[in-house]
Formats: sequence, structure tokens, C-alpha cells
Amino acid sequence: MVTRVKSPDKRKALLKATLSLVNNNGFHAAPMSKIAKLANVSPATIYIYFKNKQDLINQLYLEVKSAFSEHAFQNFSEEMPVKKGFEIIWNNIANYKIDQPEESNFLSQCDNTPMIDEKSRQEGLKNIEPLLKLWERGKSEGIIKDVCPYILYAYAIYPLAFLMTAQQREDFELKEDLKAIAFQAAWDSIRI
Amino acid sequence: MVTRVKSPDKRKALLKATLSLVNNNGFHAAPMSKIAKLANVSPATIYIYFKNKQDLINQLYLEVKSAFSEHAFQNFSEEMPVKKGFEIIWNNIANYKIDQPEESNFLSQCDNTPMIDEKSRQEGLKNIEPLLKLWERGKSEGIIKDVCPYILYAYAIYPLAFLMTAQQREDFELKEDLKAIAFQAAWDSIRI
Amino acid sequence: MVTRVKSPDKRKALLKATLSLVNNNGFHAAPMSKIAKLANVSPATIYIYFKNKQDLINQLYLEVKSAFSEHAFQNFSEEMPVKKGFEIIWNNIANYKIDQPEESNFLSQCDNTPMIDEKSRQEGLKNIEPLLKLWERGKSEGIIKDVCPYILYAYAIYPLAFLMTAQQREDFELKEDLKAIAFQAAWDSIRI
Amino acid sequence: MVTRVKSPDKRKALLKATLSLVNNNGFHAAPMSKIAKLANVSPATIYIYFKNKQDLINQLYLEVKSAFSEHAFQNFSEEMPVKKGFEIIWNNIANYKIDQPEESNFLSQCDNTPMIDEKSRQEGLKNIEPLLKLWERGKSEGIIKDVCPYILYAYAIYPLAFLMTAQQREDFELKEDLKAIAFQAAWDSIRI
DNA sequence: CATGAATGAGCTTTCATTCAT
DNA sequence: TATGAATGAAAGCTCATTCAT
Repeated sequence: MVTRVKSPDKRKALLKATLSLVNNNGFHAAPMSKIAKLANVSPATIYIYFKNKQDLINQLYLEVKSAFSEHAFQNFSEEMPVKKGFEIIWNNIANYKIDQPEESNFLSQCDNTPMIDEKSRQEGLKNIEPLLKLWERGKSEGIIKDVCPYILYAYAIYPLAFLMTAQQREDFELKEDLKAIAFQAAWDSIRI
Repeated sequence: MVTRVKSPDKRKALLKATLSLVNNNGFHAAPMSKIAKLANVSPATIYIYFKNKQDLINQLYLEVKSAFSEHAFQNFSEEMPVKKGFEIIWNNIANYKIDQPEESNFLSQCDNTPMIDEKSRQEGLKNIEPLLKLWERGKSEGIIKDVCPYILYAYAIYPLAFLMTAQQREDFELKEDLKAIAFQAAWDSIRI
Repeated sequence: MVTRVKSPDKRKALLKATLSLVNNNGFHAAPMSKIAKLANVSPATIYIYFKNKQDLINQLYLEVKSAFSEHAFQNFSEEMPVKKGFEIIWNNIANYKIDQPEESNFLSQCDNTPMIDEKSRQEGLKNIEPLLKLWERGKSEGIIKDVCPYILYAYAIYPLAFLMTAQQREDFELKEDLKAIAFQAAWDSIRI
Repeated sequence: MVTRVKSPDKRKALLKATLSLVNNNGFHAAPMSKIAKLANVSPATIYIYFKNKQDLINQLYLEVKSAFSEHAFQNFSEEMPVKKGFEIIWNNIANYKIDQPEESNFLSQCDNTPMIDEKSRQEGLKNIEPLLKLWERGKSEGIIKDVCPYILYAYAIYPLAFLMTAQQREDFELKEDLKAIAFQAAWDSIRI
């Protein structure tokens, strides 16, 4: 039984098209027909790869989030000193946001609107586990403030989302010197 | 002869209905018909008060943003010492986010998606002028780090949006002690 | 508050269009767009009068069935002798089927396919109550066979559906003489 | 070299799947994809055995009709006395409807909707020739009423379709005693 | 022969907006 | 002003059928 197989390329193209349209126009202005056209497939083809529009968005979210996380923890190892580890992760994230503004922006939309299933959002949260672990270790070593991870994340990581958005929209650029300043602010806000 | 006028109540009801629907379902699931129903008016009536859906959203954004700002700067005066002034503003904002989660959440959606006109967004930005001025003064007094306002905002104010979202979604509550910690982190990140 | 009101004409036109299309093409070839076109309204207008396609079909069924029944029992009164009463009803039904072939054919389709909701079908059955009552009386008077109404109906009334279908499709016409013969057969099959 | 041939099993499976789906959901809710799934083949395979959906339905109709007829005339011979012959045929048909409700119901749908090609319907009609012949003989022997076959069929055979439908849908069962009564009614309606 | 992917056409339904009163 | 009816356009999705292997 020889058959054509589902092409990973088409799936990729669809996810990419969705990312681009949602980014530029918002979920409500990213109709399946446009997504199909941008991906160079028939509208009906979308439904071979995804159950429906929500599923398409959910899968895109999980995929982007997971790529983001992979990037976030590269060159990081659990054996590193806490500050060194945090510095690596923080820079990975900052660079990702600078280099992949489309993906970053999409994640921001997902995290601030009800467009993603609660289930998928929960799934996506798992990706930052290693960072939480690092902070735990930092706390036990007396290096990191003994506060809940929400606060740590809010001050150490979340500001990067704002800077990325600003960079995309306003005349602002997170150059090396600013990045250093931003890192310092991040570290100052969580270290003891 | 009776001169009927546009009823401010209806306008308010429409804005409130829109806020609620966009918050809970997202822009893409907030049709005019539902907005009308929730506001107890006819769909056609919406077009007496607003030019179209985009205009409705834009006006809602500006209105909420302006109410937010009014709140943000209450009890604040330009004569105050920088730290005192910042403390007041920061607490105003924190309390607003805690007390008005619907409005806060809506602003988050607007700020992270393309649902608002660029023009309206620019308009909305003007509201934080006094804070920027305060920071300028702080810089000249050598109290505040000499960095662009994007970075100051990212670390001093923006984290509150994350904490508010977390509070609404996760089992997290920004109680008084955490608020104190959060303020400290905010202040640490911008002060020299 | 002055407003245009739902026009009974449009509703009627939609029901009529549906009847005609389903009759000639079957449910599966009666798309909403064609129904709308035939009724001279926009497709969207259908949804003002009916919840969805199923509702449209259900309502049509109930309306046709009820018109049929009204016709079936005209000039009939419960005081009549059983045979006289049955003769009137039978002839009413026969004439209806001859004069309203569209409606009759539609009811046949509904009764022999799963296109109608079970609930609506049950509702439609209520319309023949008076005939069942008449038969009950006939049984107690020793005139009608003491068998369940299904059998009485199968032999006394149901054959007319076949004759109507034949008349519409084949070169057959239920003229007065044949009608008399058919009535005789009907009566013979249920009388003692 | 192996010569693969069309598998009769697959064809059968497809016809069976179609029968089942049309019966339970109606023609309009029996998509080729579901038929394929139920028959455990690929949608594309259907088109090896049938030209298109209409052809599939037509062939199914003819096949079921012909199986029905075969059943209807078993143990019947043209030499039999008219009443005896009719009794055998009638009972064959009654038993078939009781034992094969799926097939019977399907034939009912076909006979009362436009889902079958006119040509196939005509083709299917040929199957009852022996019954018509028997009635002709009955007429010439002065046993059967001298009326057109439509009327004879309407009263002698067609009621069984109603009883079968009732049995499937309502709390009614055509047991032996009722069958005898039904036969009597059938015979009464056509004999002189 | 047999397949799962692929598709254009078309389905039902919803939408933002306008009409007529 | 205010309305519910009305609508063309377009949404998400499914379908019968074909393609490429």
C-alpha cells in the first residue's frame, strides 16, 4: 500500500501562515481562507492537519512555546552557579525576543487574550520548569529572594515582553548596552 | 415638543457590555449582536453612539485608559519627592489592577494585540505623561537610573500586569506583604 | 417604538420554497441558498424566522401536517354514524392527496425518512386523534374490527399514499370510479 | 504475475455500509467518507467499484430490491391456485419485512424520495412482474377484482410497509395473530 | 487494485451594518 | 432617538471526487 503521506512542509506552512496573520491582524482577522492562501493550500487541506481553527491555534501556541523554551535553556546546565545560569537563560530569552519578534509577539497575544484553550495554556507553562527549579535552588542557597515564582517571573522575565513590543512598535532598540542595563535590573529585582 | 438626546446611560451600557464580552471571549467572539443584547438595546442603536465596531473598541480603550490614569495619579502632586511620588503612583496602579481586574485585563488585551487603532494607542499613551515627567525629575536629581523610559516602565510598572493576570487565572493573590515586596522590586529596578 | 415586524409573508414564502425544493430534489439537494433565492430573500433572513435548517424542516412538517388534518376532518362531526364519519374523512384525505400532491408527497418523505426530529413526528401524530376515536367507537359498536389502530390505518388510509405517489409518477389517475373502488377496499378491510 | 481483481467483499461491505448509514441518518447525512470508514476502505476505493455516489445508491437499490423479490417469490410457482399463490407471496413479503427491517426501511426511503434515478426505479419495478401476472390470472378466473394493479398493490402489499415502519418505530409488533388478520384484510381488499 | 492526501465547490450559519418605520 | 427586520459578504467547515504513489 503506497500512498502519499502527510507533508510536514504543509503543516509547517500552515502554522507559519497562521502566525503571520494573527500577528499582523489579530485572531479575529485571520480567516481560514487567508491562512490557506498564504500557505498555498486549499482551505479544505487545513482540516487534514488540524481539527478546527481552535486546534490550529492551540498547536501553533504549543509549538512556538516549546521552540521558545528550547532556545531559552540552550547552553544552560543545572550544575551551573545560580547567577551564571540565570544570566544564560535571561540572555537566551532576550535574544530570542529580539531575533524572533514574530514568535514573541504571538506568544504575548496568546498569554493576554482568551484565544488559547486553558488546557493548552497549562501545557505551555510546563516549559519553564527548569527556570523555576533554578530559582528554588537559588532560594535555598540564600541568593534569590524567598518569594513566589510569580513575582520572580514578573520582574525578571516579563519586562522583556514589554521591551520587545516597544521595539517592534516604537522607535526603541534593545542594543547591547541597554540589554546589560535591563539584565542588571532583572537581577537586582530577584537577588537578595 | 420633546427633544430626545443621546442617553449617556446607553452609551455606558454598551461600553460595559463590550468590555465584559471582549474580556471573557476575546474580540473575535464579541459580536455586535451580543453586545447589543447584553446592553439591552437594539444592534442598530449601537450605530447611533459609535461609528462602527472599531470605533466602539477604540472609544472603550480610551475611556478605560483614561479612567485608569485618573486613578493612577490621584493624591499625587508634582511637588512631591520623587520616591514618595512614585510610591503613590505605583500603589494606585497596583490597587487599580487588583480592584478593577476586568478593566486591567482589557487594557492588557489591547496593548498586546492589534485590536486597537494605532492612532488610539498613541492617544492612550499620553495618559502616563506625569509619570514620565516624574522619572525625568528623578534622573536630574540623581535618584533614578539614567535610562530610557521604556526600560523604567518595563521594570517598574509592567510586571504588575503579569501579577494581575496571574491573580485572575492562577491560585495567586497579591496580598499586602507581597505588594510590599513587589514595590521594593520595582523601586530597586529603577533607582540608582 | 415603531419597527418593521416579522412579515408572515416571508415566513410563508420560505416554507413554500422549502416544500417545493425538498419535494423535487430531496432534503439533501435543498440548500439554504436555493431556498432563500426561491423565496426571494437573503440567506441570512431565513435565520430570523427559523433557528436552523432542521427547525425549518420541522416547522414545515408540523404546519403541513396540521393543514392536512384540518382538511381531513372538515364536515366531520363526532355525532355521525361510524361508517358515514369514516366515509367523510376518507374522502377528505383522498381529495387532499389528489388536490395537494406537493404537500402529500412531502409528508410521505417525512414519514419514510429520518429527516424529521422524532419529537416533531410525535407531535404530528396527534393530529389524527379524531379518526382513532371514531374507530374506537366503531369497535364498541361492533362495526369495526377489533384490531389495533396501526392495522386499521395501514389498510384504510395508508394505501392512499401509494395511489397518490403512483398518480404523480406513473400514468395513473384516481378518478371518481377508482376512488369508489378504493373506498370500498378501504372499508372492507376494516369493517367487520 | 498476480492479477488482482475487484474484491466482491469490498463491494458488499460498501453496499452494507451505505445501507446502514442511509437508514439511520438519511441520504443527506451519509457522506462518502463515513461510508468508506464503516466499510473499512479508503474513500478513493469506492470509485473503483462505483462511478459516483448516485451510482452507489442506485446499485444498492437494485440489489436490495432484487434480493427482496427473490425472497418474495420463493416457494411460489405459476401453477399454483391464485389464492394459494398470493398467500405464499404475501407471507414471503411480510416475513421479509419483519426479518430484514434495514433493507425494508431502505426501500421505503427510496420509494418515497427522489434519491433514486428514475431509470433505476423503473428497473426495480420489473421485479414484481410475477405478482402482476398472478393477479391477471386471478382476474380472468373471476377471483380478483377487475381493477388496475396500482389499486391492488396499494391495498394488498403496500400496507405492510406501514406496519414494518410502525414496528420499527413504535411499540407495535406484527405477531402471528396480527399477521393473520393483516393477511385477511389484504385478501379481502382484492378478492371479489 | 488500493490508498490517504488533496482539493474546489459549496454547505450552513454568522457577522457588521443598513433599512424602514 | 430607537428599533427589529433585513441583508450581502464572508466565516468555518464538509463534501464528493481526484491525484499521486
